[in-house]
Amino acid sequence: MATIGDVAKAAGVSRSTASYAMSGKRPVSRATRERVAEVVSALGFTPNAGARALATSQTHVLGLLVQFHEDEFAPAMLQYILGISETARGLGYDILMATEEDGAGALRRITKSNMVDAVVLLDVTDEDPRLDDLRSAEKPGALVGLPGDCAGLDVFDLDFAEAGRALIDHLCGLGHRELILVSPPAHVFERGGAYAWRFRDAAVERARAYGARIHAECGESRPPAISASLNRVLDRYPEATGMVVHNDASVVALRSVLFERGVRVPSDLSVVSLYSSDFGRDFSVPFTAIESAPDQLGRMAVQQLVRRIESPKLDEPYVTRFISPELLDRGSTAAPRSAPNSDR
Amino acid sequence: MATIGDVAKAAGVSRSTASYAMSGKRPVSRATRERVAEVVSALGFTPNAGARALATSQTHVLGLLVQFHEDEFAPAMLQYILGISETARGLGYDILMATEEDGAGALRRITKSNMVDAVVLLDVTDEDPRLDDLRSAEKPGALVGLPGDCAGLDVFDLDFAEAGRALIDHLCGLGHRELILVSPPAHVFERGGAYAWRFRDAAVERARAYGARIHAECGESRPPAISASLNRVLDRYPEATGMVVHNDASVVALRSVLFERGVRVPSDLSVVSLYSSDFGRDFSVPFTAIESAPDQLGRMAVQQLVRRIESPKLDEPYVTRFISPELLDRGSTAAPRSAPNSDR
DNA sequence: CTGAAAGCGCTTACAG
DNA sequence: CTGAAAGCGCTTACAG
Repeated sequence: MATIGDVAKAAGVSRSTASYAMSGKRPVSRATRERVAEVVSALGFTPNAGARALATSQTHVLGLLVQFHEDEFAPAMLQYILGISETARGLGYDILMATEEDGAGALRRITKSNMVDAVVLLDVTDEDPRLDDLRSAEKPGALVGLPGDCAGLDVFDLDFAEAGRALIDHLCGLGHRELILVSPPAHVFERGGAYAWRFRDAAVERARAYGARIHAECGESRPPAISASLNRVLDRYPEATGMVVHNDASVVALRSVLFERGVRVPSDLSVVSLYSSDFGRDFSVPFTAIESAPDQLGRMAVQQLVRRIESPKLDEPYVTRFISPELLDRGSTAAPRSAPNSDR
Repeated sequence: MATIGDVAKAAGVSRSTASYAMSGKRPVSRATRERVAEVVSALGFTPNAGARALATSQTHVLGLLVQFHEDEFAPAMLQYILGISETARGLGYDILMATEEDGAGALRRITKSNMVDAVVLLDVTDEDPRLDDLRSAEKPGALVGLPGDCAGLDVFDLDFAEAGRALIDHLCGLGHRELILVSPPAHVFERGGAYAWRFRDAAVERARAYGARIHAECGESRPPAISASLNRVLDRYPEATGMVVHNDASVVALRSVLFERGVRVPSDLSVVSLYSSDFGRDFSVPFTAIESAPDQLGRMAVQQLVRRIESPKLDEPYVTRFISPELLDRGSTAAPRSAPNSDR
């Protein structure tokens, strides 16, 4: 591989001039600038990343910490990863992705060795064990997902509480008063997946405000338990006219469950959910739903990180930003057949 | 951040001794070794990756080139990515992941700047434009997917031809003689997705050897075209008793299509496919299928790469390795109701 | 068993 | 407008 020394020699200038000609950080005469450029492309020169990082303390790499919890629905994760990767590249950054179990260890490794300039954490939980390490790392960090304590970090998430309310508003606005809510699996609550209870608690409260009954249950993450749990809850509350599904695995399985039961949507049952439209497209999930906007969240996180990296030490305050939920009507809801409360 | 100079000073030794004490590449007295170790953990010393890479020409990072073709079914890709990432970590390597459109450009960038020690390419096509750059990069490269020309590269793929034959054997062995084959979408063939025709051609040939009729069609990648195309082919060949689906998007959509048509599996129709068991689990796809083994392919690619990186210049010949297809019987096939050929 | 020193390939004050 | 030189933080022959 050609080094900057080779470039300098071939162009008949010093290494510093070669460097400045390429970076533009110092005026260089047009003639030498062009000569250097020619030599660079003739030699196919590309600066050595390690050497540059050593000299500048900047790697132009972002760390991406992905965590695959047991029993989690992995496919939806890809949307976040892609959004982050593409945004990063657009801003001149590469992505170092760590998927290992020990997220805190991975964080320390890539951060302390200076492999990355900053790091984004996916799938953050309420008391995420990675956050202490993130705070003591002297690299900016952004989270996708809301932890219990946001101090010292930039946090981005969907407004799940508002999402829950919006879906209840939608169903109750149509006249539904007997609802089923399928939440994420119990282990998501257990490990502190705050989005699960933020959504549920807000939905339940809002439903009560309408005087509606809402039956909240946890979904499952693996077949055949997924379908079994959906069948169970449908058996238990036959009078329900509306269903809110806050769980990817369940929403994918729901269609066949409803087919098998002969339940028509929306005439027999109105269904609403929360997922990304890419996800809905890939799996032909046809329900009216809040857009979970994974690409947008990833983009915001990366943009904030890059600003922190590149802005010269301005102590911008840390932000916690919630995306407002947007409802995409796919026609899976209608007014209930019978008047509310009529068969109680 | 502490440097090795800090460690050396605190331990009262030279920097070289500190280095050797940590690497073990030279005998160091027990006493100083322990003192260094203490200081290291007290200071939380981690070597600077850029400096180390500069000194050793090794980054302990593997490049991962992911490509998301338009209209491709992205979720299945995650399995490959995870297999690769986890295997790499187990061997002491991190993953630099590039997802941009211009795969050849990404390859050049990470390779020429020495950001990675080697690179694995996913979703390789017959005349993959990245391969020229890979060959002229002085880094080892491994492919997942079979290109037209494997020279100078290590290649890993499922034996799709054998997979096609195995599925035909399975159906024809049960007595089916009227078959439908749903291949990947036409644009996969167009851009040189060799797995598509390797599978199809072998399946068609094998079916003919049984004297069976096989109707090969391309699937679609987006709703509602996916379901529409499945319905179309089922309409066109009502006498078919067996179906081979070689397309993730179609296989996910197939269940509801069959439900809606009132077609029972396997009593009305035997269905076989090809996908990973993780995929089948996540999307409750219940068909007898060849395991596509993404994790295994990723693992093989990484292992080979690491051997090439770490083996001192032994000119091991390049390999092209095919995984033998394994059929997982999920009970979605049975003998056809009517004797073969009876209604022709 | 240990140290002083060179070198990896850049960038960037310092000088002119 | 340009060059010579120091320095980033490691590793590893070279010497002892």
